[in-house]
Amino acid sequence: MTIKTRFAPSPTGYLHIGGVRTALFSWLLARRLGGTFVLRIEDTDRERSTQAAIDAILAGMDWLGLDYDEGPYYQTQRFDRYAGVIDQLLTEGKAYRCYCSKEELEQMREQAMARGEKPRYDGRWRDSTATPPAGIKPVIRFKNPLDGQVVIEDRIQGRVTYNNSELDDLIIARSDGTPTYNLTVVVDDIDMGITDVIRGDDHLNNTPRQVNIMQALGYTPPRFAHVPLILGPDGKRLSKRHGATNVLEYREQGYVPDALLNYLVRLGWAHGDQEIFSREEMIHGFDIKDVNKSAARFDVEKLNWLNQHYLKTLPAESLAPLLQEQLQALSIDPATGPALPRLIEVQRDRAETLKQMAAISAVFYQDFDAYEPKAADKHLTLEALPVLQHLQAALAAVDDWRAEPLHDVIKQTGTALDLKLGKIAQPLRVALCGDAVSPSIDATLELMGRDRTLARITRAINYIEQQG
RNA sequence: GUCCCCAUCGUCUAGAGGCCUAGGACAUCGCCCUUUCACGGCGACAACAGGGGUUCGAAUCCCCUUGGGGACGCCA
Repeated sequence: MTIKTRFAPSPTGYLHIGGVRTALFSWLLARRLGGTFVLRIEDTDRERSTQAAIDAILAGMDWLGLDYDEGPYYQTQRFDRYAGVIDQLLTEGKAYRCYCSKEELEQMREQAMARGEKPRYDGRWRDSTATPPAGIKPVIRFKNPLDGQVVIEDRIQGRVTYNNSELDDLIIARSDGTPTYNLTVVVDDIDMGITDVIRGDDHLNNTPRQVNIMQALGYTPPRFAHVPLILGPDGKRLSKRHGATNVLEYREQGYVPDALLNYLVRLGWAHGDQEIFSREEMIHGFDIKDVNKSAARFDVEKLNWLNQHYLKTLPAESLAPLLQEQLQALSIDPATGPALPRLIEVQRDRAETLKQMAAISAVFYQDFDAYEPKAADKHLTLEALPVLQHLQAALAAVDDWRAEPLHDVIKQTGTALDLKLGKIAQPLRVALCGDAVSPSIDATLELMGRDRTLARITRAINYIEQQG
């Protein structure tokens, strides 16, 4: 039997890091075994589902390259099917109508808590022959087995046992007739032939209920694998503050998909000492049963390290369009400065994200406002004046504006003025960039271009003369 | 509160009874390289939550405690 996995997000919020990881694991498993990966949008909660969230999920999957073989399916388009199943359950006496009001249920929960019990529905309408109260639209509940137990052989969590006595009769249809999650997943996983359900740990408690429904419907449950949740750096549940934000936010922050995926695959999973995984390596090395049982914390530092690794190793040409977006976000027109691939070659060692890379590259495209005070005080001094004047003339004479010949000019200037390289490079650097930090001086010159270089040296000379 | 799950350096993890004086990576801190900042190289710091068992032998198996997470919805 070929494997079939699915990712089934609910569009009530954005696709976040945790969702991406379960999607990744499902995708990996399907890809490794030559199976099928399905995307299903669980939008039965019409109140909270939004088109914006659906779009963000689709865009996120696309950005990360998590391609699906089937779908996206939408549960709202399958309401007839669910209604049929609910009818069937009703006629077979496996479900029943419950006329409790929300207040009544609330009271029930409070009382159970007060008794030190788990808040549960007490089944008062389960076998009731009482006349239904008029004017109340009932919900439909599933008749959960009263005794016995459900044993789940989870591929990650191992064997987990639940007593049916712990479970209550869950609602499978709301009073407006729409189906609820625990019913729709079951029907869909059956209809779509899902062999392996991979999802967040938070669903483990739903699993025995779903298994019972499946069995009531006459089907054998799929295999389950419940992936531990990702926690924030503080060990608390991932919140917006940490990383429960739209994954597309990572794109805006200058992360590349390879880095994010690589980071996520190593959260809760390892393959010996290997840290770097290409997609192919992930696909071949990954196995769901090797995933750890414990929750992992989200650590941006390691993500940053991986991101820089990919910035350093991915072809500059493929990074160029991404850097272009980042420059444009800074209102910079990439046409007004150095070619992107070359810029990337010199900057890739100095930035952890493309956003940072764009920020430190702005000087090559537009003028800086003012000199960084400390740098100017230290390097733009009377002592530096002759150096800049000499460079001004020497650089103006350079025909071949590339790092190598430019490097020679710097060296020759040092020899001519009998100064150490630092005395040449630092004033020049501040003159060009407004700051004492930049790539190596020859690369800086190259990227700056002749016109901009000469103009900025003039600006620095004027500055020194005014100060003096 | 009840049920379920989890527990190795600060963080991600290797470890499936002797290979462990517990390995790797990120972070941190040194040193080297160096025209700045980085990158890189070398090195250091740093963990089996606690207590009982089982065993010749336990990070590895069992129990308890503690700590953490999850679930308990006409959300998914």
